[in-house]
Amino acid sequence: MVDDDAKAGGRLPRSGCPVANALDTFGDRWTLIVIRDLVMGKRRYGELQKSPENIPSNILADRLRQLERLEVIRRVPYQERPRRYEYLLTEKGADLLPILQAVTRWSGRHIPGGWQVPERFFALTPDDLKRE
Amino acid sequence: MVDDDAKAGGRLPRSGCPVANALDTFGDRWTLIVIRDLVMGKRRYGELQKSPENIPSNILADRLRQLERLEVIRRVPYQERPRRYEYLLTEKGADLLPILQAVTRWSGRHIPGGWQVPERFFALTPDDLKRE
DNA sequence: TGCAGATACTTGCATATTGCAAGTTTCATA
DNA sequence: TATGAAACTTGCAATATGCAAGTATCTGCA
Repeated sequence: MVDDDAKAGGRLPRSGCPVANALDTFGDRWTLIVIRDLVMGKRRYGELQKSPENIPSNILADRLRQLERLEVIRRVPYQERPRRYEYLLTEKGADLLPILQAVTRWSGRHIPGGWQVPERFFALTPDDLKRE
Repeated sequence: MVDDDAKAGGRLPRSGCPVANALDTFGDRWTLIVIRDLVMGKRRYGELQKSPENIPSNILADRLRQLERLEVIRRVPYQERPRRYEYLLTEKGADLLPILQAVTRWSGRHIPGGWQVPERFFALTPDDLKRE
């Protein structure tokens, strides 16, 4: 099993450095991929699982747990019988948008062969994600 | 031994997504810590090892290798007899600054207890790091 | 009644990565 | 010849990742 108290959170802070603290939240191979998908409007487990990167199911479940614990996302029911949940960004989560934008810009400039990202992505603000 | 072709690079791209591509470069617990220190002016192995986060020596060596391979840093000799090297950011590396700034801002806003970062850090530009 | 299909996860296990502590190499200097 | 500095390397235990398959809870339809 993936340790409940692991990688993307949970460890005692390594230092007071803001960069180090942030890495304890999303410093791994998958967390920002999940955030990216939530930013792009996905909400359900099944949708998140369908990314082109093919995140393993157990890792996805683990990361959603961490992110909920760290209050980056909220897990809210969208139906009863059977009870099912969807995942929404909190304000803390929506505020990760500028990081995704900076990462995307860097990648666009320095890593060839990446997808072309529409200019309106860079025009988005965290507030745009906080509706509903 | 830490696999030469691992985590911070080397894997076949998971997708064409710029975010995913970037994570294949620095999506782990340590790489951005090393970049942070280089941005802050450190250059030598010994200096990089002295961070408050206490990066394990083998991980540091591995990350420096990856970053050099990915052309984020350059390894240049600073003395002969015995030959010793220091590490400098390339343009690709210096351009990571906006990401560090965004990360630092997010952390400052959402993770309590982090160090106070001087305002002039946010005023830095990649060009400031490209001297020499 | 009962069986297929959705959806959201969980489990087991092999492989890969991390982290710790100690060791190696190459000189310079005393 | 001995000590020290700097930059790594090595061995190995502890963790995390990735894959494939399994479970749980219903709905809808025969």
